[in-house]
Amino acid sequence: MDHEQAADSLTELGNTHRLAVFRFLVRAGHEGASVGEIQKELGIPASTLSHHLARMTKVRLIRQEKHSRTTICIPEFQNLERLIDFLKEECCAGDAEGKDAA
Amino acid sequence: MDHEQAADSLTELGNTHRLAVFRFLVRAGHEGASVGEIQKELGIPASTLSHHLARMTKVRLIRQEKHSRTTICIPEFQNLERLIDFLKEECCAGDAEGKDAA
DNA sequence: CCATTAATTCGAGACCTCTAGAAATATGGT
DNA sequence: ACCATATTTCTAGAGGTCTCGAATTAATGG
Repeated sequence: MDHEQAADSLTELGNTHRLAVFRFLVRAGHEGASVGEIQKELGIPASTLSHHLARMTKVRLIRQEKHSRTTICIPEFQNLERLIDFLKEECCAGDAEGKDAA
Repeated sequence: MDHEQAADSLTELGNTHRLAVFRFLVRAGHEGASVGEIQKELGIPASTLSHHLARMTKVRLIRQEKHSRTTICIPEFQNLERLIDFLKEECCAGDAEGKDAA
């Protein structure tokens, strides 16, 4: 994961609603959850929710699969792991020297 | 780290300039770097940089120590680790069941 | 067909962010 | 006191985000 991609993903997770949606989807696991289920759980108006889901899909934090009328949202676990690795590898480089200083 | 704090930190890291600043500071380690050094390295206008640094300080991604004329910026490694732990613990909960499905 | 359900797109208002030059502040040196 | 250095605060414009009701699209069932 490069700098730009990481920044984009971080931006999307940096919104309370989207973070809540993402956490709910992660709890839902690889089966994901439908837009309606997310809405029922989190109480976000449909159009607002759709907007947030579209943004998260664009940066591949989630993917959306359409099954007839319902849209299933599934977290892209690999990309979350890549993001975490980016934060660990790129951002914790200088921490080794002083880990005992806490 | 709670939901709100995590979202706030993620928002701040989700800006290219701020992410670049943060990565530079992490590379600088526990000694940190002065505002001037960051500016020289990244070529961001002083007022813009000051704005970004203030935001990062507010959410405690970094802290600022003033030594006479120069302001030293130091990453808050612990809070970065808390953020990474949040992402791992709160967001990867559902991933265990399907790690072999990739 | 028509109604219902599921979700997206449109449109508009309110608010926030980003940017950066100019002015201000603070400190140290001479 | 004066000047250079280091950084922040002020200000304003441009553009982006968030929100959500209304309208729209799409699919299913009767």
